[in-house]
Amino acid sequence: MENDTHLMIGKVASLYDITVQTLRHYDKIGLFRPEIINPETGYRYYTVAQLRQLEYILFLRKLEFSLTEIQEAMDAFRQGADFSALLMQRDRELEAQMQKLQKLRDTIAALVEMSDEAPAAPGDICIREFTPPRTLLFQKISPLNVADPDFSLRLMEYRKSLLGSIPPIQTQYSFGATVSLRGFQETGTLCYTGILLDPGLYKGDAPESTVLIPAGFYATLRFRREDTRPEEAYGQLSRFLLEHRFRADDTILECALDHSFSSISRLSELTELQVRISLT
Amino acid sequence: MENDTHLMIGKVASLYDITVQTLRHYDKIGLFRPEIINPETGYRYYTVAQLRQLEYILFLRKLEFSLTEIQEAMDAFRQGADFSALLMQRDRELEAQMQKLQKLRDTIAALVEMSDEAPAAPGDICIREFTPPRTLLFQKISPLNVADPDFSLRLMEYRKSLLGSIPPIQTQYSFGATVSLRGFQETGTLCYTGILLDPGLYKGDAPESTVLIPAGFYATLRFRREDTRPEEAYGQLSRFLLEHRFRADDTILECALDHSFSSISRLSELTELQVRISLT
DNA sequence: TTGCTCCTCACGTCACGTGAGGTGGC
DNA sequence: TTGCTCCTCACGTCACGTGAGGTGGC
Repeated sequence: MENDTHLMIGKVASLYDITVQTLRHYDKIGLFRPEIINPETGYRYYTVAQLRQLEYILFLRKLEFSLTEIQEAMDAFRQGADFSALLMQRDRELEAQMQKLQKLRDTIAALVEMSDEAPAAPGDICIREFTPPRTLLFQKISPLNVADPDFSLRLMEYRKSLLGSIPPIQTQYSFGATVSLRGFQETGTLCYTGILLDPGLYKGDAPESTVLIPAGFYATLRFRREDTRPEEAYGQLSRFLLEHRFRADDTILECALDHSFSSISRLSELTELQVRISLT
Repeated sequence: MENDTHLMIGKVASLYDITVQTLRHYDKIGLFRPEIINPETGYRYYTVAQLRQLEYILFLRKLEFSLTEIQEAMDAFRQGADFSALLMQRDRELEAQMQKLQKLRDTIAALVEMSDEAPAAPGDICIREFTPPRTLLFQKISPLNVADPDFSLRLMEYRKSLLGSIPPIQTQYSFGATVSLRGFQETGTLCYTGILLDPGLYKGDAPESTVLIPAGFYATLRFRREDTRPEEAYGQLSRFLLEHRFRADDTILECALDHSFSSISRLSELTELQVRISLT
């Protein structure tokens, strides 16, 4: 039965590097049917002439159209729809897809860079210059005491509302908070007054609620939460500033630095406190 | 039961913009289980502390890891595996994916450009200059008479073997053939002596079996297969060359120009014959 | 007869989504 | 009581892939 004009299913499959299952599937859903089916054996016979249709189908598949979309497109084309218009539409979608991938790559690059920097030893206070000014996402919150019973949950909710303003592709971020230095010195209790996304990781365009962290010299202190209670670290930084009579801003930035996976099972982030001081 | 440390499933879902079904699914497959399940009601209670795990899972999902891969990665990380190494590996894969998308876009651009050019009127012979030389995929074949009963099938098979040497992403191509001018003039029959991919569309790096088509002046003739038999077009071109006493190459290139969708139902390609002539 | 291709069910895959039908706390 | 959330099956989705069991031509 197979001859010049009538090709069996295996022949067609090998001509286009697809499987016979694919062709049977296309037949089943009515997307691409053989010209002839032997009613006794059920054998499918395709003609060379109809293969051109198959080529279009396979090409649209490479462009990741669904079979339903392809079906609709083929019908539309037979009605005279413009092939180029469809291609140009898909081109724009492919471009958007590439931008999404690029954003993911940017995020990865920032994370990898961060984990390269992270292992610096905790415990000592350093004076470091930050320049230029940093832009970061920031939101003021009603003071939140770390000793509050619903502290963690409220922090999660604030974070969620802060993240709501940035594109969902920016999943991995480094979360931080701000604390009032005077407030801590006067009460001895640790109260968050704002939340932020670490400038080291946040690469997006500025949406609302960004704030500019001024350039300048900062006293910084790193500690690990499994070794040191935050209150101790804040106390150490506070005493350092008093002893050396530094004039300091009131705002202490608390940034998470550690994104190694160790922090999954234990809450063991490497955290850095930063407060701007005046050296004059 | 829900309090600071124990969050119900809906709360967790809303914090991360996912559905409760997703969390139930992760529980079911053992990827991420609530800390506590009330044995009477079956209610799931999650702790804030364990949400960090979920964040990693959701981040890896954005990077399009499968749930099985994520499960394996989480296990590996608990054994001390390097998070950055995984990210860098994925980064390379994302880069490759972007290149694939770019190739698709290149193909689309070439197709769209082609369809913009295509509508030129068939029927008249033009003298046009082609410069610079064109590189195209070419394969010599044993002479194939268009009148042969298995002509179409053999052409498909030759094409398949020619396409085997280029990357599969290049699905849409413009297929062509070569014919010997003297052969046609002497026998009056149309015999293909080689097959080729149209230089207008083939943008890939040169694999084996490419050939350089010289720059220069070409006599060209367009015709539509539904209006004109190929033999007539070849005859017209042949007579033109004889009448005007052009010295011509022996090789006539036959290129498909039409990639509009009309050619799906009917075999109605716009075809162009090209033969290099000497104007001196 | 052997080996190859062809056929038709029917079920599996992947990461959930979608009802159906029922329960628990404010 | 109403409205909301929670629960467990069970089945659907998408584009095929994978046997199971059987047939047809060289």
